[in-house]
Amino acid sequence: MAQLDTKQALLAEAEQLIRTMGYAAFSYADLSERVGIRKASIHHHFPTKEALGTAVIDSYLERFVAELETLAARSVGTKHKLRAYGDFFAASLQDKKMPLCGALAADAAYLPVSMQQRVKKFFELHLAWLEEVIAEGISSGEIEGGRPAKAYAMMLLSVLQGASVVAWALKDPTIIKPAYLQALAQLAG
Amino acid sequence: MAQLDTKQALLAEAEQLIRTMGYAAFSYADLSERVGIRKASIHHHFPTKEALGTAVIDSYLERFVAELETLAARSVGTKHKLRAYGDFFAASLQDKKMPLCGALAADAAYLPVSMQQRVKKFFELHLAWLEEVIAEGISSGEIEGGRPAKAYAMMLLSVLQGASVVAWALKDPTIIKPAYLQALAQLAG
DNA sequence: GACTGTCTACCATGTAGTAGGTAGACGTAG
DNA sequence: CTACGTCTACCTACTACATGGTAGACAGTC
Repeated sequence: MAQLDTKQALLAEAEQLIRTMGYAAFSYADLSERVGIRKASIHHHFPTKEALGTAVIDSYLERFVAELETLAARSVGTKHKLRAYGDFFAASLQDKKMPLCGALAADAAYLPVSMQQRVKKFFELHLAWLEEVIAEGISSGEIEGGRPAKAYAMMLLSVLQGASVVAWALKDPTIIKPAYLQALAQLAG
Repeated sequence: MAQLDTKQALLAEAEQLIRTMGYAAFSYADLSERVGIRKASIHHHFPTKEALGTAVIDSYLERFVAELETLAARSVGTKHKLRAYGDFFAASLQDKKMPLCGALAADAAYLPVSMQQRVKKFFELHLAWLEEVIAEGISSGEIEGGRPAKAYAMMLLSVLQGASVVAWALKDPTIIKPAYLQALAQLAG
């Protein structure tokens, strides 16, 4: 039990640190202080910083995959799904954080390859999900399909990521949702 | 002459490094290697990393301000201005970089306040410019004004920033322009 | 002769990571 | 029931190296 708790705590705190300071800037010392175990003990759970980093992304990715599946299954209607997607994303940034993969992308050239690949996978996954949902909406006639679903997907993902960046810099998380809804309005056929 | 050249070289290389690895990850050692002077000599031009950091933002900001002014003056028509804005922005990311302030925003909690303020200023400046141009287009009837200019401005800035992040992670800079044009299509009254 | 730009040589601190040990939990064999 | 070996989670104490930054010398230029 202790093991699982500590490991989860390490993952959670590391994610928090990465999403506010970036991967390069956070250190085992920071982490040790917050979790309340010694620096060396962290190595027992995650032998290297890279291992910790990939584990953080994996857990984040897992959470998103689960949510995307639930969302696709539960919600009815393309517009409703897309709105719920935005809500979920925005909720994950509530308390003044960056989206994990946005934060990581900035340090990309410094990241170990294993982490770069996961970040890439994260975005590909989101684009694929959005594209599918939108394509569904187009073929069902619920939304207007003047352009390929891919184009809309890319726009929506970009607006969410970008709004997070701007919101974080301006210290005003309330601007994210309206920006997304504005972009979404384009699909209201 | 030597001084100016070296100083400019330092600024340029530092910008490049920040835009690929982030502020926290780049070091005086990296910089010294690229510019070809010793680490200690960098301190002659920029006494601290913070001073270098703020100088990099200032020079970046200056360039953008100049371009925004030219753009506002030279181009005719709101749509043309907005398209030119996107072109300029996209051009600055051509060779696989992040936009400077996007890269910096990710490390925000780690940055000295002086840098945070400048990043904030950068985004405010862009939002103000976009808002003004759009408002102009609305009042002249060139574009549709169903929503306040502010909302469109935020969407356009977000989409550019976000597309840069995604492009950088996917290592495909060609996706930026279409994403922006897609968002822009909403203003085509 | 002062100033500028660079150098070598250094420093204190922080970094990820290692070595080796300890205290307790757990199962198993006598 | 107890004694033994093993495993887990953590510790203290350390290493090697990178970090931003400093001191002071030296050559060239105005």
